[in-house]
Amino acid sequence: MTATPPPRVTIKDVAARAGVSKGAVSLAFNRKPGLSEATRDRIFRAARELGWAPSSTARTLAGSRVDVVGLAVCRPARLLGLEPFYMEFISGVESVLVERSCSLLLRLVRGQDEEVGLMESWWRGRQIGGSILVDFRADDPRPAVAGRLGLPAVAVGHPSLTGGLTSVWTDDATAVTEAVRYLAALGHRRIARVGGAAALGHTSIRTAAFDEAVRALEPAARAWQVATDFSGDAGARATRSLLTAAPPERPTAIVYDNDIMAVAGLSVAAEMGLRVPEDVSLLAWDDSQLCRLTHPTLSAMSHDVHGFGADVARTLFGVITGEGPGSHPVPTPVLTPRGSTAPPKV
Amino acid sequence: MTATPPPRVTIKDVAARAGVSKGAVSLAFNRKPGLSEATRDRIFRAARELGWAPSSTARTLAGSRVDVVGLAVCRPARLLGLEPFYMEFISGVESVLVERSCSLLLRLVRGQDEEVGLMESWWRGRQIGGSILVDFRADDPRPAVAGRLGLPAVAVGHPSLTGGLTSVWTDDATAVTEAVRYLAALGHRRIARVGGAAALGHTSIRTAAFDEAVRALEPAARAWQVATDFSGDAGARATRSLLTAAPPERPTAIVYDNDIMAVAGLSVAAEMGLRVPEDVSLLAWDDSQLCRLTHPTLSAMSHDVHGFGADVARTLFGVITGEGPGSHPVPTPVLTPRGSTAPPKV
DNA sequence: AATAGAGACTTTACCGGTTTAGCAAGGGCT
DNA sequence: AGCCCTTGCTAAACCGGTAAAGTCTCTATT
Repeated sequence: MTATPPPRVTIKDVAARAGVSKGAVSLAFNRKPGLSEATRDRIFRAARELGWAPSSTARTLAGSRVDVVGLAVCRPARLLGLEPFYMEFISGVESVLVERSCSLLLRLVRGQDEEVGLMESWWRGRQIGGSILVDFRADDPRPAVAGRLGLPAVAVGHPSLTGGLTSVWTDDATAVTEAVRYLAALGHRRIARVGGAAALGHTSIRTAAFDEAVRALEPAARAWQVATDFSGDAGARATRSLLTAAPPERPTAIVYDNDIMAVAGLSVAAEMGLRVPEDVSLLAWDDSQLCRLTHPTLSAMSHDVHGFGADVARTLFGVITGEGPGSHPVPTPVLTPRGSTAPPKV
Repeated sequence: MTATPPPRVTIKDVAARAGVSKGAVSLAFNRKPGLSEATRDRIFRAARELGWAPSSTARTLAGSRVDVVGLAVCRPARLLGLEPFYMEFISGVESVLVERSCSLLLRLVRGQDEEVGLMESWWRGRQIGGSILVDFRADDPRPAVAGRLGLPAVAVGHPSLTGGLTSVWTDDATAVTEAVRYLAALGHRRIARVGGAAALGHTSIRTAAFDEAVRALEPAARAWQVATDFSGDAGARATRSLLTAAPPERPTAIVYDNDIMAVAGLSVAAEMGLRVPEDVSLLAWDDSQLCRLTHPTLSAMSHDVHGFGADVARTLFGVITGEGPGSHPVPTPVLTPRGSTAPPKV
């Protein structure tokens, strides 16, 4: 991969122009002591005049900071494109990286092995200074790998899943419980949940919490749960199979693990001639803009995904600068009622 | 940004283990002539045993290739998250980068000035070996900047917009024309288009093509066009204003510039008590999975966004390796009829 | 037999920074 | 006056590679 070399101005040019040595320029730009005010000023002026900024490549090689953070996402491209979650999350991460003039190295991987290998080579090759780890599973290998390598990482997921890594997480259990209670308060007693990928840790957490929350209702209450792959198609299939039963055997409310599946569910209900929310209530999760674009609008468990990403990035900087492991909960999603939920009419 | 240093194995270790000099290892790993088969093998074996791979940072500094390509995207986070287009595009780009063990440096910027500055600093700092430029506007400054810097770049957009840069583009004009002809063939004579951001070059192209296509129909045909910001909200507003008029003054078909706005349009129609497709036909653009999740399903101008991204990446590699400027059209979107289009009943 | 040339490596000089050791000048203290 | 600290800065080594020039050994040529 070669190309026209860019016109280069290096630290040497700056040093020459300021009449000092390379070392002095380096000291100035790293705000280290040992330079007089006057010299420092002269150096900065020279740099400004030459339009120079230290090369992050050279800096990295010389063994100081690495101003790139890594993120590997492991979901099929087709789903990713559709999931409003990730782009918003990434944009949140970016928003704080930019402040620190850091960049995000993004890679879509096909499996955890690939991700682990990538982390290792990124870290050993000093390509990244730290990493964001998402989509935790039970017995996830990544905390061990990060530990072994000494790779600064923050895990996006409940502490019970992230094996001692610093974690940033939403309280899914509480959120699920709130969702169930809300539907119960509306009068629903037959509640279903169309969950995400079963292998994912947060899915298990939600599944357990959902079970428990429904069980805590009166004995007559009934629960269904289906696992999917987060795709709209899967959401549609799950909804179809839940709604085919005759009324007493049919849920009157369905909670979805993301927005896409809820949208799909809405369309399945229409296709089956069921009215939303009269015949069946639907509750989405994440609350992207999509929820306000359907008819009826979708009630949803709503959270600030952008802010979530920003928190994750800030936490990562903490880890990189040596903070010990910690657990950082972000605000629990809150219920945002819209047009797709109502008391059951059946 | 400091942290526990990774346990490092360098080219020197590999050289020692293989009993050769650093130079030999470098020759082997760059597939350059001057080594015997036997030595080459010994070197690779040693590297494998030590788990070594050349540090891309050091390589970059030493003045050879830079194995990172840059992409700056300039749209508000809120929209980006929702646009299935970008993530799918990125995943297509990635798919090609991975083969060449290249990485993608992604940055969300707020304006073109910021983007231009970013490109300049990325390139001068040798952070990237080339760049993908998207969202061209009329009189876009980026071709000039890329030219001045000698930055290898590929422009995603019609050659008329990309000022001599190598471009990869979809033939929007033909696609729009096909969309209009299809609707006309169904019997529509009052056709509207809810377009994207007016400042964007491809929006202008579609707008002009739409006008012309409708004018080419019989004189009685009528056209409406509205510009938006690509958001679902804007799409909903535009649709609402188009559909409030009484039948003779109301379009019987609406073409949207992306999927999100079409989904929003669908819900507006429902909210206004209009049936789709009986009272109004809706045609989406891009054809993400979303189009199959609504009820009725959305007819759409469909293209392979993932493949598009892959083409762009491949083209960029061409530019980086010195290919002269060129124009690379990708397949024109094709009409995929579904449930949201039909002959007008009014 | 002398010479040239090719093949297989090694040496060495960078790339653009950081960092440590060292040094000269000035000030305070005894 | 002599000694020890600071302060402010420079010189040189180093990070992990690449690339050009140099060395050595063989074989082919004249």
